[in-house]
Amino acid sequence: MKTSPQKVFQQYLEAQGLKLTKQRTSILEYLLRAQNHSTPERIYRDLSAQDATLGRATVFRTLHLLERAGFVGKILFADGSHGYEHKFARPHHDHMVCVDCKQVIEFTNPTIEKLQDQISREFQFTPLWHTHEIFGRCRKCSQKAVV
Amino acid sequence: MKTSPQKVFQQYLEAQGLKLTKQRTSILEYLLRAQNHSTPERIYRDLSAQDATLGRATVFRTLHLLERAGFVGKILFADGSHGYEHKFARPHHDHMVCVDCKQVIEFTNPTIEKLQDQISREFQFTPLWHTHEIFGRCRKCSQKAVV
DNA sequence: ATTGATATTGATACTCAATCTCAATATGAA
DNA sequence: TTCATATTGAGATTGAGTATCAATATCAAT
Repeated sequence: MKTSPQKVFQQYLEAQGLKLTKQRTSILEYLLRAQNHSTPERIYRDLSAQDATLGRATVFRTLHLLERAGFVGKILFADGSHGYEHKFARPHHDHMVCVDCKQVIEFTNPTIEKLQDQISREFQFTPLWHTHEIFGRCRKCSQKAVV
Repeated sequence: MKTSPQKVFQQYLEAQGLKLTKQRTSILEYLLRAQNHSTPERIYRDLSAQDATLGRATVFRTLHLLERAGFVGKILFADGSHGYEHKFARPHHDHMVCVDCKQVIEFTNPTIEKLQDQISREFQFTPLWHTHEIFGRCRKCSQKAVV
């Protein structure tokens, strides 16, 4: 039983009564092969270089669709803007973002996750998702920043 | 020795060679008395009702100034927009945001804070600030949401 | 109190991401 | 192949936030 992201996406669309289009596929595949975090504008620029008829609105619509479905997540940048990353076969993780070189380091901490659940329970709050980002300087930029 | 927020702000401005203006004062005081989290637009609307000459740009400029100075912090909302809260005489805290009623619940957890520092140290990352927000449904909205 | 260097302000124009509209098109079940 | 309808793209529009710059306010020095 082979469950590629494409397959999973297709099944999701079907279950929702939505249609699989080449635009949706191409945006999904862009995200799957992207190494760094992709902004909507960047995705639009890169993909419309291939297919000049691709519309900006479709990129935003598809990103929202993928986000609602839980297939992609947002990442915040230090300047307040944001990008997306796919979540196929990737365990949950949070981010450390370097304010100088913009590098994003991923981290996971099961204890923090547990504590979050515990806190939520205390408040009878039903957690749906969270963002946890530490902004600062990565090792290299910390060294450079010494005045 | 009395150190009101106003005094602290004044001293900060002086130290930076900046000037204390009535606009800056009035925006600071708005934030101090605000119960809920204030958006730039809301601040602008409310304050310009009093002083019709107040400019939108000044609100943004002052918020940035206050943020740089560490006197106010951002809070993210579930829709991606954000507001501000002052940090005078308030210990650090993080947020749980209800996606339905938009209520913001504050929480603090020293263990999480410690773990964050520990993780940063592991990566030789110098943390400057962080955002940690849990989105979900508050007690009341969880009950309502049962289908 | 007056002066004067300069930080600040507000009106306005502008930018740019994101959304809306809607006619044309693509999808997929029958 | 047909057809109901989900989707798309072009372009207009919105709206938050920024840049510009002449007019003004601040405050330290007189």
